Amino acid sequence: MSAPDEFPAQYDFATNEPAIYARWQAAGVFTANTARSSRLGGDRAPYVIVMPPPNVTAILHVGHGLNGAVQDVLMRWARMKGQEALWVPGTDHAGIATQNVVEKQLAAEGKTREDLGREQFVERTRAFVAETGGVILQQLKSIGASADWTRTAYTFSPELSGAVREAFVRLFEKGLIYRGHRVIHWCPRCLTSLSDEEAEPTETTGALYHISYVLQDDPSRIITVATTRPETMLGDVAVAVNPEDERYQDLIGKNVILPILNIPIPVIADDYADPAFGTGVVKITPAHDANDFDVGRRHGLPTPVVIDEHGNLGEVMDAVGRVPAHLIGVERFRARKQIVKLLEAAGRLEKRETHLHNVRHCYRCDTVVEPRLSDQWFVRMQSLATPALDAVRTGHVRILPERWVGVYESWMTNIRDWNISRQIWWGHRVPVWYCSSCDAPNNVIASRTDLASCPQCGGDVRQDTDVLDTWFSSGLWPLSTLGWPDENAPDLKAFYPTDVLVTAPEILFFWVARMIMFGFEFKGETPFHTVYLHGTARDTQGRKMSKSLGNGIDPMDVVNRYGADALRYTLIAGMGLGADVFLDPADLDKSFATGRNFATKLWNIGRFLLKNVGDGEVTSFGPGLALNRADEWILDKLDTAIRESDRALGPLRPEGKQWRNDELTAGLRLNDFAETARRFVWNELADVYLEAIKTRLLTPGDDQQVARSVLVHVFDQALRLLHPIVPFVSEALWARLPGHVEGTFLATASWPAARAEAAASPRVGEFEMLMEVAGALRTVRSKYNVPPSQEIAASIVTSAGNRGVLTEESVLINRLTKATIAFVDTAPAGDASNMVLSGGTELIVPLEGLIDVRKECARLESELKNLEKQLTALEGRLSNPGFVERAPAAIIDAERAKLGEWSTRRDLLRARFEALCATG
RNA sequence: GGUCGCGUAGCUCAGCUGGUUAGAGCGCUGCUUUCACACAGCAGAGGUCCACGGUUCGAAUCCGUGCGCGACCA
Repeated sequence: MSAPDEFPAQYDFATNEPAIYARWQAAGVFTANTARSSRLGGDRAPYVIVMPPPNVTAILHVGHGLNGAVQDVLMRWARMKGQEALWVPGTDHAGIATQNVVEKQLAAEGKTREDLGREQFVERTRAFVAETGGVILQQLKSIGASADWTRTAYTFSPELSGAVREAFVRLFEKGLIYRGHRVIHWCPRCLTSLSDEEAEPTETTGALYHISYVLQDDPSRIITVATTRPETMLGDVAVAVNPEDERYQDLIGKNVILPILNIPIPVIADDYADPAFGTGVVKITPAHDANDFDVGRRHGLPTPVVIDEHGNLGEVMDAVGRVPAHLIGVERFRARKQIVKLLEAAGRLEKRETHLHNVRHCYRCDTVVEPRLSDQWFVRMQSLATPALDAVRTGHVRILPERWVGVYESWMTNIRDWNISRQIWWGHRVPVWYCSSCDAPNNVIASRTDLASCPQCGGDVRQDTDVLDTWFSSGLWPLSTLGWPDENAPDLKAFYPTDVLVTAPEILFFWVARMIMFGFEFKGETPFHTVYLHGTARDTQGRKMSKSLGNGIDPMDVVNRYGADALRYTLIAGMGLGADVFLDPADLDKSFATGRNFATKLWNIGRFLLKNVGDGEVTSFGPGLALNRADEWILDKLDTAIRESDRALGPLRPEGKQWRNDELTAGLRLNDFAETARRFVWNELADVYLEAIKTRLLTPGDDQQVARSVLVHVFDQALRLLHPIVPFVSEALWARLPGHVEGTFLATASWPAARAEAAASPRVGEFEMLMEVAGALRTVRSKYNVPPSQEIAASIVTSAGNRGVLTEESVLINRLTKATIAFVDTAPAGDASNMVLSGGTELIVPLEGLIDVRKECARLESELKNLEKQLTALEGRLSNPGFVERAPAAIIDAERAKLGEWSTRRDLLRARFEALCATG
């Protein structure tokens, strides 16, 4: 017997979790071995997940916790399934985000990045990251993440930076990267361009200003133009109408007068103008609107720039005479007000109405983004998108939940070129050098190595000052973390392509789509066969948890209070495929009760069980044990739980390279898995089986040995099933199982297998019958408040077979219900509680003095009524010729069987009701 | 505006290819501090499956419309 302090009543997760984690690490349980991968001649199929790299300066929030928990469940499951499991962890240098953090620090010191200069600023950021970065990886360990930390990667490491250069140069050489003069999203605070995805639309109530323009030839003719950004009118070069629009046919080719500046601009015809929107006339500002830019280019219009990089008005480029002197240098939103005043004064502001529209904000600092004409690097997406789109359409990659497939397809088919240059300092610098001597286009050289002079003429070169979008490097993540571009890298050979990519739907385009595109472009193969998009953590009002709203939950708080297992179980069990998880940040006790209760319960089950099994030798489980009904029953339930778990988790990978249609949505139902495992260990193993075998466990003899053997076996299997969800407490208990071999881990134990499917032993059904009898007896006790100490005597009318079973199990029945049973041929008269069970078994409990006849009659009557209602419906169905002719035979048989069963029960109930309640 | 999703017990949600007396957790009610666990056990209450219409022998499940939410893309 274990000493009491070795098996405390309360599970001490606070000391257990870190200790267990340390043991796993010391044993190298999470370290993958290339030689064992079947792709390199080993005997294990690889199962690989690359972790979405959190920002290097990030600290763990629930979203990360959820993401990590999902991946860890899959990793641990695959590892136990005998796969060579590799979970690659790492962080992202997060260009704009990290630069902003350091800039804030500088601001606190009264400095700007310009004060330091580029080199020093980058150095300082590097030091900052080295010192404080990667905290989140440590936090992931405390939630149990079984990642291979020996392979921890970083997007800005020398190795991964090399991959970035290689990718850039290859795309450049193929002509897929080009320098473009375009209107892009510009953040006037970060002073950088942003991709379409980084400029996030936010619904905002603004104003729609209706401005009247007069015709140059005929001042009496007025047309109205609506805009939400009147300050951009200084850069207007035309107004456009739809060529089909009958209202304005006569104006096309004529000029209107641009108010304030009082210069003539042409009326042009372009499909872009939507006749149904507003007045059907749209102003064209090519330098400050992406659509207008396209219109301008189609019509050969100039592109005056009237807003500078800081968002202030000015005659920035090709705009001489376009900004009134008193507006030069004025900030854009103040300028907007002043322009509106000028319009009012000139009588040109027709009206102003409130308007709900989307305003794009910088995803890093939330400043309103300004569309701005500038030179940027772009990736031509069309040819990259084609194989990535096909891969999803043909089932080489599946996206779960399925509804995201459509979103993915529409994005990929309407894909626009990707602006990859950022005017910041923290990131991979664009590997392009400009030669001061060579002629264009030869003066632009992309290079894998730094250039000191021009390789063509030996002349002076200077490197492009832009850095690459962070997502360019993270798009290479599955490749670069495994050693690409070295095609002979063992990790690349052993582990690429990977298996599942687990992330949030928000970054489907930012990241997932680009990884798929790069996977095909650089390796000719998809980086993973499954994209699993999980939900978002929200508060009770449905708001996304975020730092800025202050409604987040710190997973470390949860770990400290209830343990990592409680956190994981709650998240996994509470999250349907792709569904959001709702938690109350103000009530952690309630939010995490599910997981906390479960972890405690599991511990207690283990404690009771192991204490009772004791230290003596346990007969090893196998054929030949003289199993009794309870044993057969729990083994049957175990098989069911294993099968259901396997079905919920699904196949590890497609059989070939493509998912079959019927497997396209199979598996990854982690909540179903959690529920199945919970039901088995709690409701079936603990509530029923343990209660049923307590006496056997305490009574020395052969049967005790059988019970111990089955119990240990079943609990061992249960711990294996549960391990992916609650790794710590399961590992702690597993180590205490009799016969545990020091140095072996549940984390690498084999996944349970159900016994071959066979006709269930009749003893399983017999056990269920006797549990039904016990349940009925308990119901009677509870209904009539029979004191726990008082024995009751019941009469039963039942088949000979059931009599035999109940006689054999009378000790168990008595232990569970404090009842003794007498068999009778017909129900005795007198005040009694009456129940009819499956198969027409009648249970009569005479309770002279205790039973309230009126109450019993009311109960019988309501049961009878309910049953009659069901029977009417059932009879209706069976007498419907349509049903009998067209429904499948199996369904009809089942309905007929039900009819027989229910009719018997109704007849018996009615008889009892009349005997007891008939008032004469 | 386009595309998509959601509306099932007081709350949060399962219910996959139509056939269940519609489920779980939390909460609630009663009994029990019985020697694993009160973060528990036993027994319960609680649902016109948003509304209307349709397909079908049969609909929470499929289709349409409406109402109410939400997401993504414009």
